[in-house]
Amino acid sequence: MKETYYVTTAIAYPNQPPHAGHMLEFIQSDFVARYQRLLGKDVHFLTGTDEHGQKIVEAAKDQGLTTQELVEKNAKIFLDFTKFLNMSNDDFIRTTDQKRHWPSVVKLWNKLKESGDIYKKKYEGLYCVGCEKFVLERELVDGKCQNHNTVPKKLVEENYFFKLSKYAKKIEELISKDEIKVVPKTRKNEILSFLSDDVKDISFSRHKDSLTWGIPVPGDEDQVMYVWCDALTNYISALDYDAEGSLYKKYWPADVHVIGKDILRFHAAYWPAMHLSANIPVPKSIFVHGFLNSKGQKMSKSLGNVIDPYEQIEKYGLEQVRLYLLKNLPSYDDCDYSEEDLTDTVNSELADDLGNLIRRVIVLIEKNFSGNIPKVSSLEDIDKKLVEDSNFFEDFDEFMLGFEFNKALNKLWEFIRATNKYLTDTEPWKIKDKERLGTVLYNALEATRIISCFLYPAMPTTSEDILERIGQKLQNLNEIKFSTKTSGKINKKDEVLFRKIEVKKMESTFPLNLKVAKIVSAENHPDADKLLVLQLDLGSEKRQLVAGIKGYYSLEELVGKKIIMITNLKYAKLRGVESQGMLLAAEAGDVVEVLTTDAPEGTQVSAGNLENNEEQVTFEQFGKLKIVIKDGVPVFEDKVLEASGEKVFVTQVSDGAKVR
RNA sequence: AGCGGAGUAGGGCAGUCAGGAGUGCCCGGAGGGCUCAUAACCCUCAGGUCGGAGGUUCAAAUCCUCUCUCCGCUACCA
Repeated sequence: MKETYYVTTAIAYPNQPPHAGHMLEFIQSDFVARYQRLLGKDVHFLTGTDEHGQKIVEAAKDQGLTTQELVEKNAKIFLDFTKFLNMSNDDFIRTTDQKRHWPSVVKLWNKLKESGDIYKKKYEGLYCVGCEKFVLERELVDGKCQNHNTVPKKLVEENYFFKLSKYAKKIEELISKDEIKVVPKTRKNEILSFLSDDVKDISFSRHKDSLTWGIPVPGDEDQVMYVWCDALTNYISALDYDAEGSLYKKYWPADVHVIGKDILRFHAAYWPAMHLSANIPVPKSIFVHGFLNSKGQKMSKSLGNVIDPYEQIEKYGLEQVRLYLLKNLPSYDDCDYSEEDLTDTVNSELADDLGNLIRRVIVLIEKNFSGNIPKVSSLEDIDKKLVEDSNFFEDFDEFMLGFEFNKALNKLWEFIRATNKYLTDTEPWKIKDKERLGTVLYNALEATRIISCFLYPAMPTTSEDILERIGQKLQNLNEIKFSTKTSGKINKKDEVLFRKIEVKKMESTFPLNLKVAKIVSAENHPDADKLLVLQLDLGSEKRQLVAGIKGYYSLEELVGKKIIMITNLKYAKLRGVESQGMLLAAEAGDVVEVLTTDAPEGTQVSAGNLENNEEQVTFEQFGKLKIVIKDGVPVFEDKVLEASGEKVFVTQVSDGAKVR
C-alpha cells in the first residue's frame, strides 16, 4: 500500500474576502501536497471554511442577508479562490455542513466528556460582541472596547470548560520530543514556553444568547459550542471521524497542519489536548508560516498598502506569484511582499534563467535534429558534471521535509543555472561532429526534463507546458534519474514561456517636484543687479521666486508667462528676499531661456514614468542633476519632462543646453 | 517586565548547532566572453571593521559575558 500524506490548511473565516495571507498559506500547502504526490504518496489535501461565530452573524446583518445566505455566498467565494489558485485540494469542508461536519464534532465532544475533561463553570464578565470574547476592564477606553468602540455587555454565564491544564505537560513533552513537530524552531519555543507556564482551562461553550450561530452542545440546549471544538475538528470531520470510515483510518493523524503564527496555540496546544482526551492520535507536525507585510509594514487599509491577491495574480500571472511566494520569501518568517521583487523574480529567474534555457534547448534540437531528440553516446567530464549536478533530490527533499520552500527551490535554480552554463561551455552551436552534438543536446534536454518535473509542485501549469514542449511526461521525483533513454520529439511553440514585466524603475525617482506656474508680476530686486522677484500662481497656491534672469527678459515679457518651477527646493533668501523655489531655464553659452509650456498653472511636471519626489531637495542636490535640452524639450536620464502630456519646451537654445 | 528570535556587501539571504583565512547564493554596479537563445546566457572584478564592547582559544561571524537596535509571544484573564 502506498504511503499516505495528509495536509491541511487552516480553515478560512469567511467574514471577509480572501486576502494575501490566505493566498500564501494556500499556495504553500498546495506546494506540499503536490510535492508529496510526486513522491508517489497517497495524498489527501484539505481546506475549507470556518463559518460559525457571532462575527458572521453581524456581517450578515450589515449586508442585509440571512446568516445562511451570507455563508453560502462567502463559502463559494473561498471555494472559487481555491480554484483560482489552482489548488489541488481533494476536499473542501464547511463547518456549517450539518451532515459532514456536525456529527464528528458532537462525537468528539462526547468523547471529551466521557474522559471527564468537560465541566461547567460559572463566571461573570464584560463581553464584547465584536471581539466575540470577554474583555477586561483595563482593556477598555472610556468603558468601551477599543476595537469596536462599543460598550461591552455585562454577562454572567455558566459555560463548559475543557481541561487543557490536564494535558499541558504531556503536550509539552510531545512537542519537545518532536512527536508533534512544530516548525520553525522559534514557534516551537514559543509554544513550549506557553505550555510550561501555568496553563488554564479553556472555555468551550457560550450561552446560546451570546453565540447564536454554532453547533449546539449535546444534551444542553442552552449552550452552543465555542470555536475550538467546532473549527479545529474540521480536520477529522472531513475524514468522517463520526463513522471512523475509510478516509479517517487511512489518513489520520495529519502529517502536517499548515497554519499562520496567530493560531499556533490553538493548533499546538488545544487541538492535541483534545486528541489526548479523546484518545486519538495527535498530528505529526505543524508548520507555522509568518505574515506577509507590505512596504515594511503590516498591511492595513489606512496605510493603503494592502496586497490584493486577485489583483496580483491578474497582473503578474498565477504561476509567477506562486513561485515568488514560495521561492523568494523565507517560509519561516514574516516577510515583505514587494511587487518590485516579484518583477525581479519573474524577469530574471523565470524569463532569463528558466524560459530562455528551455528555448535554447528546443531551438538547438529543432535546428540540428529536426526536433527529434538525439541519442546520447559517450560522456565527457563536462557531461558527467552535469549528470552529477542533476542529483539534487536529496537536498531538495530535506528542505521540503523542513518546510524550507525557498531553499528547496533554490536547489532547483542552481541546477537551472548549471544547465545554462553547460550550454555555454559546450558551445553546441560550434560542434561539427554530429554524434558529439547529439550527446550534448541530449544531455541538455534531459536536464530540462528533470527541471520541469521538479518545477511541478510550485508551478504545475508551467511544468506541464514545458514537458509538452519537450515531448516528455511528468515523473515522480524520488524515481527521477538522469536517464540515457529519453527519446521523442519536441514540440516547438512560438509563444515564449514567460514574458518580461516592464520595469517601472522605482529606485530612480525623479528627485524634483516640478509644477507649472504663471507669472503674475515681475519686478526688479530692490537690492541686486541681476535678480528679479517674481510672484507666481500655481493654481492652488501662490509663491514668490527670486530669479537670476534680469537682462534676458523684460519685465513686461515675463508677466503672464508660464514657467516650470521646482516646488520642493529648500527656501533661501537671496539678497534679503525669500525665494520659495526656482524656475527652470536652459543655458547654452550666453543664451538663457526659461522653459515654458501651454499646460495650465498648477500642472504637475514629471519625467517619463518616474515618480516625483515630495521631499525637500537642496540647491546642491539640484546642481548635480543633469537635465539637458534635446530636440527642443528637456530630458532627464532619457525621460522627457512633460506636464501631464503637454509639452514643455524652449524655442531659442540649441540641443545640449543645460537646464538649471 | 519575562521568554524567544533577528542584526553578515547598496538591497535580499545562507553560513552559526559541531570554531579553522569572510566561505557562499540571488538582485544591483563595473568590465569582459559568447552569438544557440526572450538585449537572454557564461566569466571576472569591485564592494564587508559579520550591530558594538569584552572574554575563552594557536584560531571566533560561529562559544561565553555584557551592551545597543528591531521583531514576535506572553503579561494577574475566557
